[in-house]
Amino acid sequence: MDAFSALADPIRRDLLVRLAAGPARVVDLAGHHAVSRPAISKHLRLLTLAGLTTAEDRGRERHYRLDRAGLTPIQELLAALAPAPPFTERDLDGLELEVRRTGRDRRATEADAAATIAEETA
Amino acid sequence: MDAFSALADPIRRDLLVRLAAGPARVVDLAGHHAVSRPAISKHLRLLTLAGLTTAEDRGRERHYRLDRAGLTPIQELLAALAPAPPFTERDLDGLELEVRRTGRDRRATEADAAATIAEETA
DNA sequence: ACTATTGGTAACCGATCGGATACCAATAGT
DNA sequence: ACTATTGGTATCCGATCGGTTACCAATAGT
Repeated sequence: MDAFSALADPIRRDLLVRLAAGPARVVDLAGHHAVSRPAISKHLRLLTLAGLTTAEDRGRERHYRLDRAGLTPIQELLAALAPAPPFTERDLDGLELEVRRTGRDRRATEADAAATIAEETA
Repeated sequence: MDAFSALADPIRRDLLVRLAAGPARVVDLAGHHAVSRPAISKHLRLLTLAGLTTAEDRGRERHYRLDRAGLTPIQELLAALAPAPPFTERDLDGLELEVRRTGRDRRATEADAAATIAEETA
C-alpha cells in the first residue's frame, strides 16, 4: 500500500491528523469513530505499511506515531504539479521572525528590499 | 470522487504530471499507457469530477487541462500534518535570487544572518 | 488465580474500482 | 458522400476495499 492510497480514506486521514498532535493508543483513536475497533486496527496497519506511521509496543498497549517521512512522495507530487514561486508571503513572515530573533542593531535604506524585510519594527 | 481518491491511482497521477506540462488530448495521453483508451477516458472524467482537471471541447477533440486549484485539499492536509519550519533552504535560495535582482550596493557584517543571506557573491 | 483491558487476526460480505470490449456520436479530411 | 479520427457511454468481469462478527493472545489489575 502506497502513501497515496493510504490518504484516500477519510478515516485514515483523520487518524493521521490526530496522530499529528502526538502518539496515541488504538482504543483512544477508535473512540472517535463510529466504526469498530478491528476496522481501526486495519487502518493503522495499513498506514504503517504505507510508511506514514510507526508502532511501538508498550506492554499490552501499542502506541502509534505519525511518521512524517512517509509524506515525501505526496510532497514531491505536489511540487511537480504546483511549482512554487521563488518565495511566498509565508516565507517573508518566517524570515522576519527569524531576523528579529537573530538580528542586531543595523541600519537599512528603504531602497533595499531585503533590508526592508529584515528591518526590526521595534 | 474527492481529490485524495483521485491521486490514489498511479495512472491518474501520471496523467496529472503530463498535464502539468500543458493541455493535451485524450489520444495523446492514452498513447503513453498500456491500458485502453476508454480506461483513460474514465480516469480523465474522474479527475475532472475531483476538480483536478478541466475539459474544453475543440471540434471533435477534447483538451484536458490541469486545474491546480483542486490540489488545495491535499496541500491543506500536508500543512496540518507537516507544519513547515519558519523558512527552509529553498526559501533562502529564492530570497537570495530576489535580493540579487533588486539589491543595490550595500555592505553586510558576517554577524548579521539576513545580510549574509542577501550578500551578493559578485 | 481470576478478570478486565488492549489489540491483532480470520473469515466473510457487499460495494466499489479498474479494466476490457462493444457500440455510438460527432467532427475532419478526401 | 464516404471514410478516418476522436472520444464518450454501456455492460460486463475479477480484484480489491472497508466493514462486520467471532476469536485468540498477552498484559495489567485485584
